Amino acid sequence: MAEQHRTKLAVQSAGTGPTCCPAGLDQPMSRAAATDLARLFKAIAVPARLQILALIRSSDTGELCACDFTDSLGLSQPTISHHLKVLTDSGLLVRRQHGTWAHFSIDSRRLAELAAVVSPARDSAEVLG
Amino acid sequence: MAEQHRTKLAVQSAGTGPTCCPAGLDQPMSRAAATDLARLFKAIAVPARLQILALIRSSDTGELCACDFTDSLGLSQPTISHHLKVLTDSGLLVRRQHGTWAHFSIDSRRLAELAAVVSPARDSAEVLG
DNA sequence: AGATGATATTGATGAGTGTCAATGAATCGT
DNA sequence: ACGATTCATTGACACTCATCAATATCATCT
Repeated sequence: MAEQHRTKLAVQSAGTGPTCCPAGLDQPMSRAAATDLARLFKAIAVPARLQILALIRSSDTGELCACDFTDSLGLSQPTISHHLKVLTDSGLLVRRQHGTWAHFSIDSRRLAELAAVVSPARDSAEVLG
Repeated sequence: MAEQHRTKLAVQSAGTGPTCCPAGLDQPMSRAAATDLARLFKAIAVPARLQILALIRSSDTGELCACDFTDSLGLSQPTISHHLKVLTDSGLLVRRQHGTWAHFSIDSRRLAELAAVVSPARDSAEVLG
């Protein structure tokens, strides 16, 4: 009769808290925590935004003016402005106003949160292919 | 006349190759490379899919049956099937057929590729806030 | 062969969003 | 004060996609 194995799973017991410090993939994840994390991943899951991060990080000072992206990425100024706002709102970019110019740098801590989530298992048995 | 600073930027000189092994954020990124990377990030930038990964990784054997997710995540069977397909197509999940059942496990190498991209700068000067 | 159960596919729908043109708001230099 | 420049906002449009109901496919058991 088809065995019905059903591995024990507990999603609700996952940290349903206000999603401080994403818990990583090593334990079940509540829908709320997953939604917050997904929002952060969505922020970088866009070609233009990945290019923005790469440009900032590969720059000398780790900080770039908004006008730089408009020229480099071949996108309109409003579009760049939109992407910078999304990245800033998500906490991945830090905005520094200097007169008319706006300079953006990466918040490495926030980026490290993402890295921690997708990094290899911390203590469990290795599940390498 | 408004200074025209324009930091030197070279997007086209970025590895425009077939995107083997994402290069990380430490160098400018071509649109093609960014598109491929974004596709991979999009695969995990969905709450249900993050929950799927977390459930697999937190399981004993590192492998779960498709039926397990249907119950745990409160989503319809076709929806789960769809998410599993997306994750498998992206290379993040490995599918093992066993009779009628399909078991899914995580390809840690593929996941590590993502971690490498968002991990802290490897050699450049620290840009911590 | 027929019934049952697991998974995949199809079609439809609604929400979200990347992009641009046009416009507005704020700042700087003369 | 005026013009020029930088950046943000608005409105519109096309496209993607998460989700479900219905259906199909495939394997297993009697």
